[in-house]
Amino acid sequence: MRDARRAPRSFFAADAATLARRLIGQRLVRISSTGERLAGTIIETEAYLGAPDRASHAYNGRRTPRNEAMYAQAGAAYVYFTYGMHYCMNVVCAREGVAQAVLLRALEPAEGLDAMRRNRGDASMPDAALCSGPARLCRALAIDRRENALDLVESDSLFIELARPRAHPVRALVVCPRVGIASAGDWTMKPLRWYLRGNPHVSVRDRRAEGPDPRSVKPRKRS
DNA sequence: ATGACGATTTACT
DNA sequence: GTAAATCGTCATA
Repeated sequence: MRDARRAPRSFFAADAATLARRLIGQRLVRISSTGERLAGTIIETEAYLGAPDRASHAYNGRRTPRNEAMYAQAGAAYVYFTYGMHYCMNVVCAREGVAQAVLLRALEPAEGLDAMRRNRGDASMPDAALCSGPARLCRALAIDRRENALDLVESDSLFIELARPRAHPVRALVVCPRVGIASAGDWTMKPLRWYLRGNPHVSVRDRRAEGPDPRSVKPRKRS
């Protein structure tokens, strides 16, 4: 076998909400042109549900050259260009022809941090700024339109490695509304974002979903 | 052919 | 907190 830890097709063949949760704690691995490993633990994801989802690029069945990769088989990458300067990466899921995908919003850097700093253009950038945002992580791992439609199950340069089970406690998972989709109507507030509570690499914290800060809760007398 | 708009980031007040 | 950067994409004409 090529690599026992690599996520197989079956890992990706799920609905977007399931895969978004399943990806938390797994490792995104990028092999650079010089063969170096750049990798980080996925700590923040968002699910996009395709045709019914007003915030999805495939809303209402929209199918164009840009979002074509969303309709590919599970395990494909969907990388899109936005705001005239940024790339964002999704992991395509569900089955071929069904446009569901999971946006990777933040990683905790684990391997090749110096190469990431180089890619980000700042040799002294703190770890916590390296991959905390969908466009930041793409820049850090040198992911752009060339990786669009790449098959993460077969690629030798970009793939997911599975961590051991129970790498993090279930209570560490925060579920909250997605960010940057203010005009998506009913879909704006749906709980389709997941991240690891307390992880300093999260791009945007949701205080409301996290609940009261334990440090600010006054001790209560036992009865 | 044209115009409005980003699944964001950064710098600045 | 607010605003600028910057251009591919898509809907409309």
